[in-house]
Amino acid sequence: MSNDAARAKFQSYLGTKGLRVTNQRLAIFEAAFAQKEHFTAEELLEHARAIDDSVSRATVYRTLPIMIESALLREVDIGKNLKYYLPNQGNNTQVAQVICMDCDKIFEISAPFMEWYGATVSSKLGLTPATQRLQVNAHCDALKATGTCKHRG
Amino acid sequence: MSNDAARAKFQSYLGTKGLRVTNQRLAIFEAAFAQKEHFTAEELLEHARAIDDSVSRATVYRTLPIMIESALLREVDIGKNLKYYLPNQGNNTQVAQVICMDCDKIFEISAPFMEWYGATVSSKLGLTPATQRLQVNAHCDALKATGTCKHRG
DNA sequence: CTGCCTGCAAACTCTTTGCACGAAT
DNA sequence: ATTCGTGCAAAGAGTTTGCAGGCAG
Repeated sequence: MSNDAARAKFQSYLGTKGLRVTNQRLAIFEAAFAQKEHFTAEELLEHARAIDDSVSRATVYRTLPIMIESALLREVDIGKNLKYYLPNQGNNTQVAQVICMDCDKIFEISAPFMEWYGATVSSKLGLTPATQRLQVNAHCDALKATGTCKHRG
Repeated sequence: MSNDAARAKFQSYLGTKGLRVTNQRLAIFEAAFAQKEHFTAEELLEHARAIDDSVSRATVYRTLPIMIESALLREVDIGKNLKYYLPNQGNNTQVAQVICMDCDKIFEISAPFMEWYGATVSSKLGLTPATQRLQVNAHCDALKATGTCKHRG
């Protein structure tokens, strides 16, 4: 999905929900979709303020759930008391994260079998799966060998 | 592992690390191993205080990492800004969680394939897996049908 | 105009930490 | 006696919220 298409979807979503298209919300959208890596709420605030310096932290936190509900953004919780976000480029919701614990880089890996697994296990418990998360925390081989984590940067 | 064996392991671990066996640490241990379900730090404090009312919140938070390092306790992060803990009855570290979003009950499911998956994916990235998490968030079928979530309690 | 949206700052939740006292070895 | 452990309360991090004023529709 191009950024233009994503922006159109965002505005359309706001309209559908009776929410207003404000400069702050647009700035937050633009800042989010300019990112190529995972980002935090604080980083998003910083980038959004570069576009519109009237954006406040509160509005970032109030806008993030809207963008997640509309499937424009994906929330990635890697168990660090700090949430990461990522523009949802494709429609691949079945994604696992491999996290380099040495440089904190997060790799997104397609893991389609997760859906099957979740459905199988849940049905035995009388449950219907909603969302799934698979996360692998790993150490960098290169760091141990050469002292440099090649994933960094 | 019986509670007696676990207690022995705890005391042994403390000794090995040059840590002291205090009444507070023992009370926290007993409180943890009396639980049959997942519990939070706050719940652990409450139960530990029922055994030894001198136990403080700080000591609970300082003792939890010790019990986790010694593999007596397992930390379960289900992405709620609140960590859950569980006595580690067996040695099965490859466990997935299925969470009923209606009643917040957590089911622990063995998922041995996770280890294979983590190793396969990580090696392609030049990484060595350390820990893995698989989590399925699900809704209760019975709740939708009858208005009662049968997993509760 | 109307009412949703905003920034600000304070509140909130969970967890960690500095300090002086207290207890285990 | 030492040294580690402890409770208390304050600090800390990330996020949420009440309020009075502002702007989209």
